[in-house]
Amino acid sequence: MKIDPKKPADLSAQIAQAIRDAIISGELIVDERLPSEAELSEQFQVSRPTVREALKRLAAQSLIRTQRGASGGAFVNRLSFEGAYSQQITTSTLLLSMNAISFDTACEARFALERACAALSAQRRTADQLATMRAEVHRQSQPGLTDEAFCASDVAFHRALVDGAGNPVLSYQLAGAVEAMQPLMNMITFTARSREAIIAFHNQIADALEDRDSTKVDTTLVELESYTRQLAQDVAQQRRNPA
Amino acid sequence: MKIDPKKPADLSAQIAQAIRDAIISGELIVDERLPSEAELSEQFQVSRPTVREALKRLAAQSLIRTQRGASGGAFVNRLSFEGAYSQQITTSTLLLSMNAISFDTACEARFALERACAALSAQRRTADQLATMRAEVHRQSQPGLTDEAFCASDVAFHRALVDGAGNPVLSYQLAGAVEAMQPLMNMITFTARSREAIIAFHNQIADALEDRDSTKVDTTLVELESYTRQLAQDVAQQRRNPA
DNA sequence: AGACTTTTAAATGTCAGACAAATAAAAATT
DNA sequence: AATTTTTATTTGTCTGACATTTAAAAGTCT
Repeated sequence: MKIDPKKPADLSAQIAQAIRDAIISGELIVDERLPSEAELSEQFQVSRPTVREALKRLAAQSLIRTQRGASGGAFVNRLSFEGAYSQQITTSTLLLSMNAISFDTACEARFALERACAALSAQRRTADQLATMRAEVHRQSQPGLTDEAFCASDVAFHRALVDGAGNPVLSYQLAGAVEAMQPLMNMITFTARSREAIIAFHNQIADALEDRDSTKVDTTLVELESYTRQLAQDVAQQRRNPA
Repeated sequence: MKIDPKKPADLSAQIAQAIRDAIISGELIVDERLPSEAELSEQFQVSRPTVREALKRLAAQSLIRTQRGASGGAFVNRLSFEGAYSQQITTSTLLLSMNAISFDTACEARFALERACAALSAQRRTADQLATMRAEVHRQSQPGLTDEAFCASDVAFHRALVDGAGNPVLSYQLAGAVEAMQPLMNMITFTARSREAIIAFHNQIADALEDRDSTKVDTTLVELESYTRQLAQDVAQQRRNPA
């Protein structure tokens, strides 16, 4: 773990990279305690604030966590799927909000990924996951639900569908796509009729999953996708021409 | 943009979140210059090192970039797909290396995503993308290629396939899955016969894409997946019992 | 002796002030 | 008018200090 003393700028970035490399290479293992800030500053021959900036960079990537007090310090994080989820979601949200990805593009990607999961989910979904989906559909049909709550339940439904594939990598990948779309989805005002239609699709999907009928799940998802895109288009049209 | 002065700990994290929210909400737009560190420290009523730690957190997520000198400062970054790629790859690599994801799980996820793209790619692939794929196949068939170079070409081939879908969100999602697997793939020693088999699959895929035959692409990808998993299993077996 | 309380030391979190280095704009010079 | 020099601004880094948290060690009481 060395840094180049010739480049006086970006010392904290160099130190962060050195520690990052040590973690990736396995030199520092999970839950291992890093040297204290004072020791690190001596080791790298820099001041403590510089070391701290480097550690903050790593903490932002949730590569390390810090703990105060005696026997505290910086510890190598086990990068959990949960931790990776939130990063993935933040990045995806930013990409969608800053790079002006069209709703259609995001929607297409989301359903393409979801259909990929659905085939596996039809084979492997547990009774528990199916029950979760049924429960979410039931919640969606309750009157007096706000649009936000409806959207949140929608996300939970699709998440259960994806989790049914039993592949954490897929779940992780899709979490970004699905949740990043939620702010955009929240802009849609769900009429009673559109809610009814979506619930019908959800019921069809749940039924097909219960029968382990992957073809039926796939076709229903295709229909749901085109319906969702139609809803978004209507919203866009109303914006342009609010009659 | 406010922070809660009641919680004295994690001030830098709070400030980072406040600025992050301002960026996500659009309050700070791309390429806009943030107030100087001195101004921020006054605005948030904290010291400059604390502000700096917050800014380093954001820089680690490439949400901002900093520039020294007069009229320098911190600027809101346009989060490009390129920037997001590398983050996605780093995270995926860490997940695979630290969380002991099995090769099978990663492989399944990768091909599930890739098949999702392939359907779109069959419709939309450009002549250019097809040519790239053909060129990579040609490279793969050249003798004297190292295993690493063969793997790299394999990645390039599949990347062209995914890019053919014309959906940057999908390309971004898959970049992580495909590239994070490369270290694992590099552990496989490709015999002349296995290379031949893989090249045959690639040729079939390219042919099917040329004919815009999505069904054929799909079935070939399924075959390639099972072949890849078989190769990995053989490697694992040889490890256990190096006869 | 054992359980509880107090002290202490170590570590991070924060602050203040200072200087170095880079950089662009303004001023001076040719 | 073009070039060079100066200057002001801003980030990068350093030094030293104090506050806060926390676990372990020391002490105290039953």
